[in-house]
Amino acid sequence: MTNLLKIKKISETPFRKEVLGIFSKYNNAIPLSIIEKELKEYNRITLYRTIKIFIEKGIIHEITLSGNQSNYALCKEECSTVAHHQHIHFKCKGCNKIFCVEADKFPTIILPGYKIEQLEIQATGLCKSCSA
Amino acid sequence: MTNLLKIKKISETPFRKEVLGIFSKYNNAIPLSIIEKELKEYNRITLYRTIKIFIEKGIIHEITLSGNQSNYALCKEECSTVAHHQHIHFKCKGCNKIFCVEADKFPTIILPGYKIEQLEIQATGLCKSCSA
DNA sequence: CAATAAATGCAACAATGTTGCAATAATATT
DNA sequence: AATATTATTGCAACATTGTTGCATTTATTG
Repeated sequence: MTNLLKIKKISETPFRKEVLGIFSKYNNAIPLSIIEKELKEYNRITLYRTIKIFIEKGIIHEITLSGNQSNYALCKEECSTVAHHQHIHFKCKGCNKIFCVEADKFPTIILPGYKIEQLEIQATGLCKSCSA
Repeated sequence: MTNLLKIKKISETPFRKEVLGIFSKYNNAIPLSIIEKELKEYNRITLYRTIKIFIEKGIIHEITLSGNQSNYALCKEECSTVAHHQHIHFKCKGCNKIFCVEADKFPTIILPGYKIEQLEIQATGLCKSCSA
């Protein structure tokens, strides 16, 4: 976390550090609107560009669920190297938060005739806190 | 198909019939831009409202994949009744089309602590024509 | 600490989506 | 079949979201 920017070889600016700090404060994926609320003052354009470069560098990933604005979450280390996003995007109907959850066994799907290279699974239901 | 609008209890207007005709012409999901190209002349606002009501009535469903504009596809009959979208959204890297594909066995996923109510699976790879 | 390279912020614009309201068209009623 | 009722359409105007060029400022390199 500390030197993620350095590791990814992009300049360490105060703004980027602040945005990164917001991401690491949450354990769920967050939309732009939350980042904007957390930032005391900010420039819209710089934020767009920051999000864009974070995605390009594999620092965060975008999660788009039907009917929701895009959400963003920090990538796990494996993200950049091997299989990207071998986790499930879970949207809780209780708290409306979106989580990245590791599945003990990620399913394999066979579609006759189709050659599947990558799977992305999105689930809705109740998260740990909300189902307790 | 013929009287889908009547079945769903919304007015049968020429515009809606035309849009519905476009959907049934394609066997893959299509974005707004394609619908716009197919319509000789149209009103932007009416199109938005048409898409909206089609979704509400379960005539079409929206497919949002990361990095893509929204795509829309006709719902199967089961859609409106039992489980919604028990199929896979497949994006072909060859032709860039998005297909709704029925899987012979739809996977079950278990996330300890989480209560999963619905699954949405998105795959990327090569479709039948492009892998042949 | 200077030279270089990159990021920021402004202005201006482009694309996308929404709302109220009057005109028009579709459906229901007699 | 003609009218009453209800729903849809299209316009104007606006709101939101995202993009680009360019000068200024800031971070990194040596």
